Amino acid sequence: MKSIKLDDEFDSAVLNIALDTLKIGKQALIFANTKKSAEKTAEEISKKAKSNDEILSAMAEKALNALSKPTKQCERLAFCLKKGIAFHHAGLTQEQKAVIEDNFRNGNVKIICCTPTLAYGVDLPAYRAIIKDLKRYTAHGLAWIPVLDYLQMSGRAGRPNYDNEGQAIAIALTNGEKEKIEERYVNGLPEDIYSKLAVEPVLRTYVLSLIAANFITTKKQLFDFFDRTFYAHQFKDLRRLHATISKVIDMLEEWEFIMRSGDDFSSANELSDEKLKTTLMGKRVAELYIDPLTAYFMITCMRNASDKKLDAFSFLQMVSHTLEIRPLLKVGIREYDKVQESMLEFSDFLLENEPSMYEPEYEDFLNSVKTSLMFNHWISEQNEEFLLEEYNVRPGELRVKLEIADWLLYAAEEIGRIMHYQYLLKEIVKLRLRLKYGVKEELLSLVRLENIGRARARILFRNRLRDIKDLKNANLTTLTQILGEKTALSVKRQLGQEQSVVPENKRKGQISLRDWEE
DNA sequence: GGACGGTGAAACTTCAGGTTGCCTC
DNA sequence: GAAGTTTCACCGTCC
Repeated sequence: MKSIKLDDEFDSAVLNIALDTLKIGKQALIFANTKKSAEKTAEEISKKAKSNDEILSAMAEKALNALSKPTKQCERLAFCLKKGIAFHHAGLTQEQKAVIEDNFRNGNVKIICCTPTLAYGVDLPAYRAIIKDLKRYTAHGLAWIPVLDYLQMSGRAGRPNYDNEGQAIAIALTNGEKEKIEERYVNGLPEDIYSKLAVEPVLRTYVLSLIAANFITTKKQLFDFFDRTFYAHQFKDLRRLHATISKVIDMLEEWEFIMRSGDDFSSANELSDEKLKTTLMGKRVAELYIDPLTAYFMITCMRNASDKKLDAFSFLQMVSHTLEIRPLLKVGIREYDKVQESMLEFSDFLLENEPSMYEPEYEDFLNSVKTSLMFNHWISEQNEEFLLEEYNVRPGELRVKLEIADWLLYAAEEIGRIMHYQYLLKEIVKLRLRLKYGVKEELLSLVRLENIGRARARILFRNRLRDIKDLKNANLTTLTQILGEKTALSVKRQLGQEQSVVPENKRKGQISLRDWEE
């Protein structure tokens, strides 16, 4: 360890080190343990940082306009970027993350305050890696982070082709903490890596796909296969492993994803050579690569659908109550009553049998309701800022959730097809489109066009252009007034109404959209 | 005397992230 | 466990 001389200008160590990094013209990554903390740290450094030039302004502008309407998060990021500072976490959009990463690599951005995201995956070395928090909130309260995580973060210090050295700096609040950090992290050994294979959801998925691929046809082969895995090597408790596998096979059979053939007389023999085969449904579930439990849950929901009222919410709640879509939005104490009320309002549309208030699953169930309410607001055309305020869901997180929901709905579609539930398929297809664009049903035909997203489609609709037919009948001048020339031409082209003559674009006293609406 | 506004202390909340799944409506 | 947020009591000012 080496000591660095700093100007102790402010009482925050992180701030001092950050400003020193700027002063010596180097770059730093600052790791915080929450998104909020990453943002705040970046903001505070930005307030003290001096630089501000055109390249930075252009970059800030790009980050600000990553969405059709900037959220508070976008504004905050833009403010930081103007000073060559950034924050980075899963709540940012893909474009924003790319802007930050690219500009850090080329040196425009000097400091990134981030959550542990940047320690994994993204390759962004810096002269300094500053670890602000070595404790993180877990189920058992605040706990020291694993040594492996510390190594990942400090490993970002030093850029192989640019610097001869790098500095990894951990922040201690007290002297006692300093000793603890030195002992635990600087001189400590990383934890062993444990196999997660024997976790039931993983095992369920693997067992089914091994059988589906005809890679394995008997229970004995299945045992042999898993006996050779890292998990078996590590835990050596083969009996427990076999018991879990047997349980998984039983479940898969009960759910009708696999069948045992010729086992009428062999039940006494545990390690019998009875053949395992997937059913048609089981094979498709394996291909879809979803947890068989999720598949079974969706099958049950769809069976229930015949005597329920159907709404987009029905399917939204169905996908919101799966393992794949976790983590769910948490219902806070303050909103408990509100969510419960909404749940009652939608309860006729719920496909699953709702648990009673006194069962332990109830909390999870309410969380799934909150998650589906968020989706429901999205397809009711609420914007990102609203979702951020109302649900604390940031744009980046929204995108991830939407993508998973789409995949699950696709799976539901496929399962429904096998079950011959044609009437459900139509609804699911529609919902997938609505989720993708974040629109009400009435905009679906408009949004199919290239360059027409939720915002423009809504504007067209308000101007009484409600479907393809309306658009075909509309003249180009009208369309240009609403959409601008480029988009209007593109729309006409897509409708097969190629415009050979570029219209005169000099209309005086052009009507604003608002006037047009009256 | 009461309405209003500002202030600060106390009480209360909340807290990282991610790979691979499909198909193209 | 700590930072951030909300609530609430308290006080001064103004009408």
